[in-house]
Amino acid sequence: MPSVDHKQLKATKEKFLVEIQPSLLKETALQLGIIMVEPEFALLPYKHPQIHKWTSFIREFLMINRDSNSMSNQLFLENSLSQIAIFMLQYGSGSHQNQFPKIISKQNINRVIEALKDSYQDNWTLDQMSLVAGMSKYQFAHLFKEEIGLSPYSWLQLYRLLKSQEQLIQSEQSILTIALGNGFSSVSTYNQLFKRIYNKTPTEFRFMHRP
DNA sequence: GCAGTGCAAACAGGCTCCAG
DNA sequence: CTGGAGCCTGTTTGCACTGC
Repeated sequence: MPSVDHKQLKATKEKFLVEIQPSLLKETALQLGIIMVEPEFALLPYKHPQIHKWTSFIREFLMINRDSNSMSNQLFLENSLSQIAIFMLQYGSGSHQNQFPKIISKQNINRVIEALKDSYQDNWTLDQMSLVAGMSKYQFAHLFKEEIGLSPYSWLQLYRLLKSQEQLIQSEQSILTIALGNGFSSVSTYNQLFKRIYNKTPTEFRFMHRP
């Protein structure tokens, strides 16, 4: 059951909700040797094809077997949750990584993503991105959102944030230096985005994730 | 009928300034 | 360093249009 009551979290005929206990995620992360502290995921909606496929499979399995004995379904679900935890740690963007998870997408979208990764510190606009993709900015914005589940600008901001995390944890540079060095035009913008995505300030994040 | 394209309104979020 | 307020710009997205 969802821990918060929200319209978008309600299960319907078209969608269902999977809630993973943080302890399971932490345990999985430890077993994978990813990190020593509890992983924090970016608080924004995006989709990854592998996670999507797997959750669809679980849903299908449960639909087909809804009349069979509940123990087999329960066992299936318990095992599936561990696998989803692995997927989340591997493909979900958050405090445990500094790269946006790899997504196999259409060639022109991949081209833009690679260009953004190469120069994420630059001041990109939608027009420039669409130029790289070789299509109109409206067409590009629609396609990008459809493929990645995030709008182009949101993707870029999230990528900048992921890159900045490493410096927060491993260096003594000031928040201002890190913000400007990662393509944010002001420390205020950086702080606001950080708070929105992780629900904490960069300083708090730095403190919590220091080894 | 459908896919591709572009417009325009709504909205998110970036910027500046300032105070604590 | 952080966060709030107010303003403004650029992004997002629903929808209409066009051509096949």
